Amino acid sequence: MTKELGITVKKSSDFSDWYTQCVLKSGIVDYSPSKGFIILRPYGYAIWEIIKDILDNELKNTGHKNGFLPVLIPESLLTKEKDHFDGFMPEVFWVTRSGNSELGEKLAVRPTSETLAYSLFSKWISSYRDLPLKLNFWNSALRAEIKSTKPLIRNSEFLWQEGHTAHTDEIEADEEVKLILGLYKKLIEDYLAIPTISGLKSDKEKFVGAKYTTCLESLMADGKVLQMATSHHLGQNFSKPFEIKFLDKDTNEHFAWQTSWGISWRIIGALIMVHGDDKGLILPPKISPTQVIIVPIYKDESKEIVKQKACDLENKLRAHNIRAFTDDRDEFTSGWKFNEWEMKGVPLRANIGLRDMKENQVELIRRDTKERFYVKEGELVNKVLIILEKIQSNMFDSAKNQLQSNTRTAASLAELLSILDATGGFVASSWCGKRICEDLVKEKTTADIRIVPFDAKEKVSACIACGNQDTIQVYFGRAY
RNA sequence: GGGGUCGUUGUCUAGCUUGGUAUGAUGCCAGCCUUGGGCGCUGGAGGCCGCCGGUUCGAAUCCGGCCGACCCCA
Repeated sequence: MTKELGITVKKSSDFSDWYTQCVLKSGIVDYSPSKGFIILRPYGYAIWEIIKDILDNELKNTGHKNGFLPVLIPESLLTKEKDHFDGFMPEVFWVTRSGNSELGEKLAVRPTSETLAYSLFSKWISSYRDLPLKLNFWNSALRAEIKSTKPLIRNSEFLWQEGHTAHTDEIEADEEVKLILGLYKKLIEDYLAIPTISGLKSDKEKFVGAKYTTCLESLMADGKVLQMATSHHLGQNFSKPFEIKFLDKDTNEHFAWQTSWGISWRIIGALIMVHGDDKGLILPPKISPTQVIIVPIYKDESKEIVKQKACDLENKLRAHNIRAFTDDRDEFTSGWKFNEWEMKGVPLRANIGLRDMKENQVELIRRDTKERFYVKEGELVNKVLIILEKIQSNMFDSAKNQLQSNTRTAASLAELLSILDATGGFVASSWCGKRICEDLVKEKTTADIRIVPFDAKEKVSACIACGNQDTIQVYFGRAY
């Protein structure tokens, strides 16, 4: 009955359709009239705001300041760093007219703001006293996706933050890159409950224009891997063309050392893909807009008294900073509400009816394990706090198990291919460091080097492509 | 980059082959009934049939282009 309201396919049998139904039916996103663009609806935006607040605090606590940059970048600026421009060129949107008149210079809709930000950095920085300069921008970026779009994962416009810093020396920039990656890891693991692998991108996969790129990679439930966050060391690659120079204590002029880093709303997509089940989303308590949904169950004659009790419970929970809400809508039955809140992924539900009130108790139902139990009203707050903690750690643990049991090792191309075809996931292998070998693997298996883990072992075995013995350990995977 | 499927009311859908004023469900509104797993009954409102053009006396239906969504292969 009215099945279309809920998720109609199983996560395990039709992952792609399952994901689309989840994001649409839970009220996170909707499609927009133009191809590749999506709308973030209030429920999705609420999740984004929570993520944003957490990270924003961390960034401010580590000395970063927020600003805002325009969305249009003159062509002459965007083309100033050649590798950077060549890398982004195919997906840049251009503004060429205003009204009926042609613009004198084409304007790019920002695919990322390095060039614009750094043209300003050169104005703002003149002395070592101006450094480090650590800025962050909460905005959106546009990169044309013509084929195969996926809500939140691959779209022509996405919400993100981009950080840009300038430092006096290379080592300080190294530390900044590392600091930021650590903040991202904390956000994703401790709050989103998604385990990550941290490491470096290969030269082929690194940010265009960067000296090196560090990243976090995670495993989705269908065996594909997803890049969650990146933090780049830009060296002096941008400071030279943009002339970001400062006078140091030694009275000599030096080019600044720079970093840039970002995390986008795709992590909300990851959240759904990693944790959801056949009924819909499961949100970790720390980022769920609603942590406890209270459903009063009543008949006409008990309506007032039960609703009042539900309201009391809500206030008690809220007094302890628990995001609790009462669903007291008369137009839906309690059963209907159970299904809806489960689809939306609220981690804990509290049922309260006359039956419970007589026993002075509340029924609690965990979204992650489906367990139900009764708690005495006086213990409600404490129990809820404990259970929310348990849900948070249980979700991380089961995702971690998933990651570990889907991380395998391959010694040959044939083995790599058969693992990828059978199960997907991360496949550890040895690589000699040459681009042709990386390309060969891609050609034969469609997998890339997702990450060179920080704890990579050296010379594990022969290069999977050429057989050379001088190798490092890398993780291959098929990516979104 | 190559190939394919699809678009009908808020949502899901029948009708299309063989052209003649669009079917059902759900949701919505009103009233009754109650709510512990997507309650039930009665009545009502709701349609640029994705958009533009062509063929025709007449197009949701046939033809072309475009827009959008999805899937498969490199």
